[in-house]
Amino acid sequence: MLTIQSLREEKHRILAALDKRHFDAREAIQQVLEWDAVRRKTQAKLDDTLAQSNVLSRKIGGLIREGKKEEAEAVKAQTSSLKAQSSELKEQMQALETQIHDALCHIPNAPHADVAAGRSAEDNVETFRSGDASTLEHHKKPHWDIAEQCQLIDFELGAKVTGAGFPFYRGKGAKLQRGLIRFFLEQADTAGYEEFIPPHMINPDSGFGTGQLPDKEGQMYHMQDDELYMIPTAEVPLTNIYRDVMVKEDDLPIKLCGYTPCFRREAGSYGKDVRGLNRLHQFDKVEIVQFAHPEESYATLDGMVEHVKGLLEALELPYRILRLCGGDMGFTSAMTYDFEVWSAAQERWLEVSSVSNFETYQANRLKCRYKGNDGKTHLVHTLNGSALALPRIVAALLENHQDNSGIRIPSAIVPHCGFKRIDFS
RNA sequence: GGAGAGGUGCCGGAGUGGUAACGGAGCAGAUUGCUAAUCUGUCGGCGGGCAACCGUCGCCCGGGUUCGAAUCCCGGUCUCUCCGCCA
Repeated sequence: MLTIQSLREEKHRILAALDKRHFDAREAIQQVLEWDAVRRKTQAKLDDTLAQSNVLSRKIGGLIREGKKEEAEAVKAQTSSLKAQSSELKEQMQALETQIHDALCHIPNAPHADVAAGRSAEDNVETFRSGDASTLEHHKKPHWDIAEQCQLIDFELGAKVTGAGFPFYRGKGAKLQRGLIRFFLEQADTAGYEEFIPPHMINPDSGFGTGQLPDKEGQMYHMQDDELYMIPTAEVPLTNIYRDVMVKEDDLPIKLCGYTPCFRREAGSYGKDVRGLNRLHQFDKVEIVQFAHPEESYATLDGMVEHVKGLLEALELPYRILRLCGGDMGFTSAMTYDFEVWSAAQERWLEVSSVSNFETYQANRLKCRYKGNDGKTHLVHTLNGSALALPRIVAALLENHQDNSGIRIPSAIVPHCGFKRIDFS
């Protein structure tokens, strides 16, 4: 969430930035600032009351030690009004803090100055394109047909055992999956990201830390008996490693990566969006995460974009990069680049990666800070990106790299999956 | 799942109702002068102040009792030991 301090100091910049999302926060921010002013006055009163009562308590302690019981009782009588006053002030403080917190949780992050205003995906800005997406070869089969024909992925078996959106990968389909994960992890390793295997379930504090709670509660699978959520992305456990941590300024940037399955309920999706591998309830992804110095975080974001570009080049897929407009960005992001690969058979772009800088929005929730050279503590900037999400990559590989007799595996992947082709049987 | 013990600062570790001993590490400053020693300081949140600084809260978390809670009470959580179950 946004910091109160930033609302106090640069309200107008933030309001203008939020306008790019078509989010009018004027009323909410004004309200928060008013509550904050009351809160500060209330605290001054409360502190003063507690100070008085501390003085009296010490006096009582001293008198009792000296054996002056009657005098001590007399002082005790003086404390009752202070006690009533302080408990009332405490209640007011708590109520104000809750109100402020709830209000802040409902204000999205302020987009960076370079983010375009816009309402939907149509206003996104294409910043890069590679490969030929214009040559449409209509003989090409969609990936779901190939997956079935070559026995790579069994959607029906998954539906039987679990439900729609939980496919089985089998044979070369499973090996391709494993090979891609390996390739992505090794590329991340080479780029200096430390590998983690995180838990696949998280508690509510972690869900709040990265912003899935309370806004996106309905998108996560929830174990009610144990109050745990299945992770929708490795971003959640990886970023929460540094929840409530004071890092050393010299240790920045901190670079983490990890492979996990991701679980998403995807409530409300339907039709061609969910055909084949386009949208699943469980899918595999390698995630990269960085904790960066505020002055470096946009250079860091560029570096992460370059990293993902390298992966897509190695996969020899046509792709483009979009800088999302205000209206299409996630709630917590200040700037997001989406990567999309071209699906030759479906003749449309498929999102395979989203790389974002959250600036201090997550760090404020996480309380992840460092002590600067100025001796003060500052929030770090957090960033993350998919590098990469598997299903749509597999879809694009099957559709783009097919010839008359089968699928050619890009040479970068061959050593990791162990075969060069998948032949049509 | 059952029983017991425990959680104090960066680390070790005292503290059974009077407002966090002591020892060590790192860092900073001062001082001595040289394989270093000594002294002082050292954390976080919130609020006030130009600032030095002041107030308040923080002894796993959340409540409660009390003039006053690390200490007593209730709930939770995590760790350890034993038993049970188990890949």
